[in-house]
Amino acid sequence: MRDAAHILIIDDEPATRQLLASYFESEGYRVSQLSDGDRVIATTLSSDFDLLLLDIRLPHENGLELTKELRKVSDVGIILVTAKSDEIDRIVGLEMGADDYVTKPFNTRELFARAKNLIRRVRNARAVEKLSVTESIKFERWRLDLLRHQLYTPKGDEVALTEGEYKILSTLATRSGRILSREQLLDAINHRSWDPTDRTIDVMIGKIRKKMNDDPADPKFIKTVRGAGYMFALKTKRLPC
Amino acid sequence: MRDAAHILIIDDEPATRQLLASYFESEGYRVSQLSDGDRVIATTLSSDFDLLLLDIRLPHENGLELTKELRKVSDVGIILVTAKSDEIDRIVGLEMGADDYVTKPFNTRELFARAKNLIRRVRNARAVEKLSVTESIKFERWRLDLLRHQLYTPKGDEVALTEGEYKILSTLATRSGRILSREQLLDAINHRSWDPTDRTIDVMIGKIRKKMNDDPADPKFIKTVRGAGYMFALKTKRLPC
DNA sequence: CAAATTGTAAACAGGTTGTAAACGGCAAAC
DNA sequence: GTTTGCCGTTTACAACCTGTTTACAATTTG
Repeated sequence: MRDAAHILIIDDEPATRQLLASYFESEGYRVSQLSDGDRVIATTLSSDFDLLLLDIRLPHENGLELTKELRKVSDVGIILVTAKSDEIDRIVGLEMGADDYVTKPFNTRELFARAKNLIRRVRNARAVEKLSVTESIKFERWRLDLLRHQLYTPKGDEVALTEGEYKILSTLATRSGRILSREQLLDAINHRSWDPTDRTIDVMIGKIRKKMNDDPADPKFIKTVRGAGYMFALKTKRLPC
Repeated sequence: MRDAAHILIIDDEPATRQLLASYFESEGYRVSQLSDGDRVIATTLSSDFDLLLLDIRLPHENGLELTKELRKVSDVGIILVTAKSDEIDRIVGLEMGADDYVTKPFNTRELFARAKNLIRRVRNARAVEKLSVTESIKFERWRLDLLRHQLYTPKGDEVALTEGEYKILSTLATRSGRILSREQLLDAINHRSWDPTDRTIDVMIGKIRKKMNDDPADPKFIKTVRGAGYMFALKTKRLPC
């Protein structure tokens, strides 16, 4: 592994936390700790953690809720730390998007093996994602500001996009000329899995087109590729920071 | 993407195999089965499975060895199917690169949740990988853009292909010089099984030829191999990104 | 020549997309 | 605590497209 993987442990019991931390530190991982869920999302986003070990029972916050929120904004690996008795919660946790769980007492060999595999998948996914440090993207005379999450018309007027609309547009525009499936788009913005009845992406594409005055029957910006997905059709120019 | 995730179940007990298969089929997954490990690696590499459910105890082969070998050559998701008593093997399995294990009897909700999360990660990783291999294929002065799913004439004009036509053409062109049966072509584009009365492929080949101005009596591009299938006849050149 | 295979026009049916409207969870405002 | 507004999601349906089937002519094989 290039540099050591970075793990965040969230648990209110100092004993458990310390135990986990020393396990992983002795294996050469970088470990950070938090005692409750308040700042988890902010912390996760600001540093690049590979893996979260999250106690399902936190004093103030609910570990399950936290999992759901995290999965919306991050592809970090999530392993829930649970008691033997929490079976239902464990399953709900998986359904919320956690990748795995461990029950106390830990079998360290198993925990390491699971952590290692998960970190491999997370890192692999990120290696590709992390290609560009771009400030904004221009196409024709439009500009999409990636820092402000803001779209400007050729005249310079702001176009009010919701966060979801922005994410779809930026995902498409940064990969212009490539077809992205509904599944990829949903995963890119939401880290949610897709099933064939899910029309969310179609509806949101429609809203973006309307805001950009793009004719769905002959779109300039976002082309529909029947049976495959959507594609940003214009040439784009990246303006680096 | 568009189509259901594809799962391969490897287990020597028909009962277990069938049980798992019917679980996943009822959730809308595509399921294939193998009764022992002999051809697992070849099968995995030839079709694009998202997930393997692999019995750790196979008659001839060893599930753990298989896991190790598979992980060397494929990023497919691997879930081991184990007995309650196999604790050591389970852990070794994880260390060999399996992503997870389930013990009989299965908790179906948990199994589905785990499978779904794992499939999401596998598919996402692949979607990006796939795009970075080849950008387009050239033959004579024609060009088939694999990112845009778009064919260009020697003059540079776009040829409007439907998604199905594109898939047939790209399948043939990426395997130029090889005969592909109607069955293979149908499976490649549609994941549908073929019976001898099915004329879909013939009709679509006809449409492609017409769009490319290829004379069916003496085709330059797609040759008919009577009694066998079709073959892309020209030399192709792959252009990487 | 008979039987099997392929080419293809035309009709068909089911799938895919666009979109308005209703819904529901969540957070800010009151 | 309740209300309000926002926004992503689901639902429903119309319009459209495309893969599939059908039918028959042309061609090849034995």
